[in-house]
Amino acid sequence: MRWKRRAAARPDEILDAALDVFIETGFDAARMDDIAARAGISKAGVYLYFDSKEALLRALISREISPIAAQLTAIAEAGAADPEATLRLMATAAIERLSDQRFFAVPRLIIAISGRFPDIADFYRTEIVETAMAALAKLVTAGIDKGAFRPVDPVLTVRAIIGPVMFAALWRHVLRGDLDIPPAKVIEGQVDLLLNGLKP
Amino acid sequence: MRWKRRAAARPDEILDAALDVFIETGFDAARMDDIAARAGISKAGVYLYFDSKEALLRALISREISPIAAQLTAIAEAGAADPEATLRLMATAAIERLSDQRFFAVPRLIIAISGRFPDIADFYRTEIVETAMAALAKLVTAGIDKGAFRPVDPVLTVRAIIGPVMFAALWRHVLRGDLDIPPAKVIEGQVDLLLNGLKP
Amino acid sequence: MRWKRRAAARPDEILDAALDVFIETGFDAARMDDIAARAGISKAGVYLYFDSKEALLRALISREISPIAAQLTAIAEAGAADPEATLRLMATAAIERLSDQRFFAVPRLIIAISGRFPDIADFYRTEIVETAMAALAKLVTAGIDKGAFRPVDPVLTVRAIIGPVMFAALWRHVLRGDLDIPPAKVIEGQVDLLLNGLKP
Amino acid sequence: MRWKRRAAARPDEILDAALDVFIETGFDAARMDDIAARAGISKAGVYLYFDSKEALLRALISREISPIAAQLTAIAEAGAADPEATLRLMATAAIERLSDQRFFAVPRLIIAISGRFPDIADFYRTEIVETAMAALAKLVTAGIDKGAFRPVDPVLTVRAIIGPVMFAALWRHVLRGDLDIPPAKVIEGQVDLLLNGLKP
DNA sequence: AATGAATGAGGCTTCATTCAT
DNA sequence: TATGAATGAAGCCTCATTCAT
Repeated sequence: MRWKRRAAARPDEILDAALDVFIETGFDAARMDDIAARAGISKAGVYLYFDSKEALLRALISREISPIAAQLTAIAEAGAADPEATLRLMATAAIERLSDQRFFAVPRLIIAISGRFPDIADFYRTEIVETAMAALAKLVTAGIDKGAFRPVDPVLTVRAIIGPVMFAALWRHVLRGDLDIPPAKVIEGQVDLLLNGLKP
Repeated sequence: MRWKRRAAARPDEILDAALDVFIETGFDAARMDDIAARAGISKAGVYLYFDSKEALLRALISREISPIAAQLTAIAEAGAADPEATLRLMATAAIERLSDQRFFAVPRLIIAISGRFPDIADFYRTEIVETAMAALAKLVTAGIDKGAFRPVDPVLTVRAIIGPVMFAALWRHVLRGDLDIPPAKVIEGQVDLLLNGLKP
Repeated sequence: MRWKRRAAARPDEILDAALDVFIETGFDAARMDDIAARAGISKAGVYLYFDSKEALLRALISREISPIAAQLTAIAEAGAADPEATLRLMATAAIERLSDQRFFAVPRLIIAISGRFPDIADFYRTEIVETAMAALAKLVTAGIDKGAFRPVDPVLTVRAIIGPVMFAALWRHVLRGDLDIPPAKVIEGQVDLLLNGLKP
Repeated sequence: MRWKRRAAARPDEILDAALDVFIETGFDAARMDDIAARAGISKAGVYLYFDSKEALLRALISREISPIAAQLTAIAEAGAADPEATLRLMATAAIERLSDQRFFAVPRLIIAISGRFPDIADFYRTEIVETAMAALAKLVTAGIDKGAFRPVDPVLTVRAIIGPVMFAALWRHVLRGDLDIPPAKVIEGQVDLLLNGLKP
């Protein structure tokens, strides 16, 4: 019966392996051979669980994405009472998470393949990005209503939050820039700017 | 002797073609056949000017990059007298430019292939990103010295500027999001937030 | 103990399934998966009864063939007294039978694979075709002896009988030709021609 | 310039090779490797001229077929004056031709693959078989009109002619039967039976 | 007897690159 | 300079067959 359990775990093991290989080489240059080897099974074995390399990509993105949207909305709603603190909390969480290569892999894949698989990009936008943005926008609106924030445009404000977070991840994982600034300091500085602005 | 002129223009025509094809399919999925066809020459013809597909990629990135760094530094220096106006000007220019797919192609390529060609990513970071950031940081520092800005961390401030600009490009070209917000308004809102912050 | 009986029937069920699949796709393109599925068992189950796909082919041909030779000889011998009627009877039976796709499948398989399995072709020729031809030839000879037929070459006469029968099957199953001529009429016309010839 | 001529001949060389390999192994078991090797080029070279193995099959059948239909009709029309002699002539030609394995290959391929490529079978029926049958039927009708033949059913008569010819080819190439009867005698006997019938 | 899981071997097809002209 | 022709080296995927339970 041991293999029963193994078999049940296989798809996830394969997706883990695929994630690793995709991170290293990107989708196109990834070889099914390597994914199989990394998963510890034969190449044909992969096809027992996934129809094609593209199917693997789609399944992977789905899996990585699915828990996120709900979490984001939950946090945003839970924190409506104290928008400022919640904003700081979410930015912290996002930067921490995205500093993990495996977490940043999906957005990066999306960027790389959106030209050829526009529907995947659409899926990601709908399921994750728009959800996240809506949650944040609600938070900003709550802050405005409470008088904690100026009456700014919530959508643009959300971009002002997400943008630097995204940049931090790109800087680290894509541009391999020095990491001399500790994350905590990055967040502190970024939030301070967001709240107080540049002007004296 | 018209062909002389044509011949001299060939490398650029080829790079133009390569850029188009890379935009559509990404580097790995791009076929030399397609690039040659788009350039209006034979596939073998491409190899008269470029040694390999990778060489094409490197040459393309070099070409697209070369004028930018100088421009950025020049603008930043020229505008040191009025940091706020210059910041607004640069953000406007960046968003406008990046709304052109052909301009955004290079950063996008970098993101996609940095895993396999780390030296290209390093090159891009050194030549463009760090240069741009340095120019902007100088501007911020000038503003602080002048008393126009609070004594913030210049590096983080630069990230707060670049991040939203980058996000705008990703949103448009990768995520194919709606473009209901006109660029001018995006810039205005973003700069306002940056200068005045969220707080009332 | 119903399963005991089922188990005993398994090989036949598998061969039935194989026959169906071979009819649809031919031997080479047939997949063991499909055969197993059609037989209602697992793929591995097929291998409990047959060593290989080729073994399946051989067993199938054997099974389909075995009763035929004896029948043919029996009919031919029983009808020696009235050669003309017996000829008509046999032609009728042959055309009827071959109008069933499952019956024609074996000759068709033989045609398709004789190049790669010459021994199967030889087996089929020896066991079926030559037997049938011998039986028919005997009938013709009997007719000649009786004065019912002209002193023709029996072997060629047999070909003149089998040929059109074979063609009728090819026309229907391979060429998918219109079936506007009812079988009875085909037989009647064919036998009339055979007996009376073209000349007035 | 030598290669110019070579290149022009390539498709035909490849089709020749494919015909050989198809004869030996059938369509499914044929390997593109073998076809390429037989044609004296690389496997990739085959794909310069044909899109796929299936395309090769279709092109081959087209090529082999195209001259035949016209020839048949021409002969039939030219011989309308003397139907009996023309019938004998055509039977002779057909049996001779089909005794060549390369000529019989196409009908044999059709038989083997008609299940999976019904449109090819339809094409063959329309272009070749129905054309041939129409030509022969016209001849028979002419004979009847002239009083040379009895008023038989022309279509069935055509089957009585084609059937034995087909059988002769099957006997030789598929069943690998002895060839003790010389073709000339086969034809003579077959035609005699057709004209004069079995009855005394 | 029966099967879900696994795989080795191999086939088709693609494509960056080279060569002969 | 320019290219049509050609190919070696892969990569994806399939499938007959075996194994562990």
